[in-house]
Amino acid sequence: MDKKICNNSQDAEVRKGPWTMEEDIILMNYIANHGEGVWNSLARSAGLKRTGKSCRLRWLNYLRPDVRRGNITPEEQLLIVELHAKWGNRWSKIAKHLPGRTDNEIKNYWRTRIQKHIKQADQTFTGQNLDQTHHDQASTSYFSSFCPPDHAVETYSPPSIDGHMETFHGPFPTESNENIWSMEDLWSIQLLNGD
DNA sequence: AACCCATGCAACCGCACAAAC
DNA sequence: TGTTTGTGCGGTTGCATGGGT
Repeated sequence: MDKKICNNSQDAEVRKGPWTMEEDIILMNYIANHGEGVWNSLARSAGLKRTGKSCRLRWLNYLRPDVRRGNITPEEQLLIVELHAKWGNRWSKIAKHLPGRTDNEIKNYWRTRIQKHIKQADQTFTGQNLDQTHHDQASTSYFSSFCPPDHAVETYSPPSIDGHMETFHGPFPTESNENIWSMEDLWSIQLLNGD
């Protein structure tokens, strides 16, 4: 995906792809000094060759100091399942109820972990494929049947579906908090540079 | 050791909506 | 009132990585 630099003259200076440490620091410094918002002009003023949308996304999903990354707790997982059953794919709405979690993280978590197992469970229980609507409905019944809201989290023992239920095996998946450099490092640098 | 495959996640894209002009 | 611009959201893509063979 090396589309960092576009070729046409108008977008020649627009960077795409993964953010570098330098870009992160520039963005953090700028927001620390000027605040967030008005992302297009922010990107220009900060000297970042990124779109406003890209800056906003990077800030909200990664650089914000209050963002929590990795290690979705069992409590959070149950909440996600409950709220998804209630609201569907309203990720930003769901994220508002999980402090420090972003809609993108929750969406990824749902799609890569939970939805996969729902699909497997559906096929195991029904022996046929279901469309997305049915998956969403199935998610409610599937989880509610094994995981009633008042069920104590520490006793939660979901079913093992053909040996692939690692998502629900305690302890829950431990994800790395690393991402090339730690946020603590970034903020330390930012604080040192900030003026 | 090398290759292949599945998985997780960061980031982009397209669309919708609201505010400003 | 129509157009432009900025923002937010959900869906999708593609790379990096780890595990299996």
